[in-house]
Amino acid sequence: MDIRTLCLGILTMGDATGYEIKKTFEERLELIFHASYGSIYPALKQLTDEALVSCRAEMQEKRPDKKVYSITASGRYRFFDEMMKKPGTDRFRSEFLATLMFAHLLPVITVSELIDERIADRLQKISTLDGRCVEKQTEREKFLCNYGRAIYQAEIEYLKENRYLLESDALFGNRAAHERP
Amino acid sequence: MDIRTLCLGILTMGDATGYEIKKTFEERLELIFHASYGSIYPALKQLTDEALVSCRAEMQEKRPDKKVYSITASGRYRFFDEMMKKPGTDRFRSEFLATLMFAHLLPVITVSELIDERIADRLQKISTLDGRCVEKQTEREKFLCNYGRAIYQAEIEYLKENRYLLESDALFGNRAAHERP
DNA sequence: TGCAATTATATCGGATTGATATATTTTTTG
DNA sequence: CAAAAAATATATCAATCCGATATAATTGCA
Repeated sequence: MDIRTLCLGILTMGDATGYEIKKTFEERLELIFHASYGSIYPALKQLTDEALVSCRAEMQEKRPDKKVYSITASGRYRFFDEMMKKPGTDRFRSEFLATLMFAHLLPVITVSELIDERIADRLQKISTLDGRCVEKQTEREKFLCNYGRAIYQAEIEYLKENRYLLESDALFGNRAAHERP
Repeated sequence: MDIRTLCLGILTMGDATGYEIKKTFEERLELIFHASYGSIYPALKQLTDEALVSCRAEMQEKRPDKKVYSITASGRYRFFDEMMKKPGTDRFRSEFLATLMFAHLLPVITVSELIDERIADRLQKISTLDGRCVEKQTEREKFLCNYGRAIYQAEIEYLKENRYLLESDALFGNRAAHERP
């Protein structure tokens, strides 16, 4: 599944511009997929070439024209076919966890702050989700919202209970920073 | 943090070939970072050019030479500097969750099977982690191992308790598959 | 003996990111 | 009220990275 397919999916929910599709990725699909302009605009171009979406230029008085994309019938079939395929494995990359794997090379204060910030960030994310969860939504969106909360909550609890494992492993003081030649 | 940096990190744990670095990504860093040969070999070449790692060709009687990489002193300093930077945000992509977001377009049987397979997969992953957790390891590796188990467990529980939200939303029967022209 | 898996290096096309450029309008804030 | 900031909107580019593929010998096992 690539970004082209996800754009098709977003367009099954209604017509949208490239800009609006990006916002949907950020606001509603943040938990599951990321996409930048650099992939969305080329994706829409390709989809248009393949006639899986159509594009109408909406004149605006003062602003430049808006390009509004709609999914076509063949786009819907294509999307259905893609959805019926077995989904590929998750791709995950966490610089936070990667850093923790080398906690023994870092000053303990750095490791502690890192974990504190992570917990604060996850709490922040949960409260953002809380805000969105109450708004009128489909069952699917509620499912995803609560899924995010469950995972974030599990992470916070794990970090609180096990952070000592890393903190006792890290360098005391910040010797490492002073060992530089 | 890019793959070059992670390769440096892996080399702080001991000398290794490109092949062994790939194995480390798969076996020990699976939960936090993914890297393919297509990025590892070019990364090692670049690191060698920058003198952050050194490379010795180990002659082998019958096999082709093995290229064993070692981190250099300046490589260690560079790695430390990178670790002291604030880690970037997680990058996550789940085709599984993306598919669930369109559950209402899919036959209910497909959605149910998808969730069943996901649960089975997470259980499988937990049991793999269990095996590795007991082996002699650093505190950090135990931390990561148990982190993975905690998150996978939370996901399983959430799916079991909330799958009905999606299954009641999906198409009954598989009409959709027959609507094709 | 024969077949599959492992060890080992390497490259290529294509997908994707993050940054940047441009320009107008709306909202916030001092 | 004016200035600053954020939002609306499209688009491209270099750098990064993935997945597939090629090659080839060895080891394990059935």
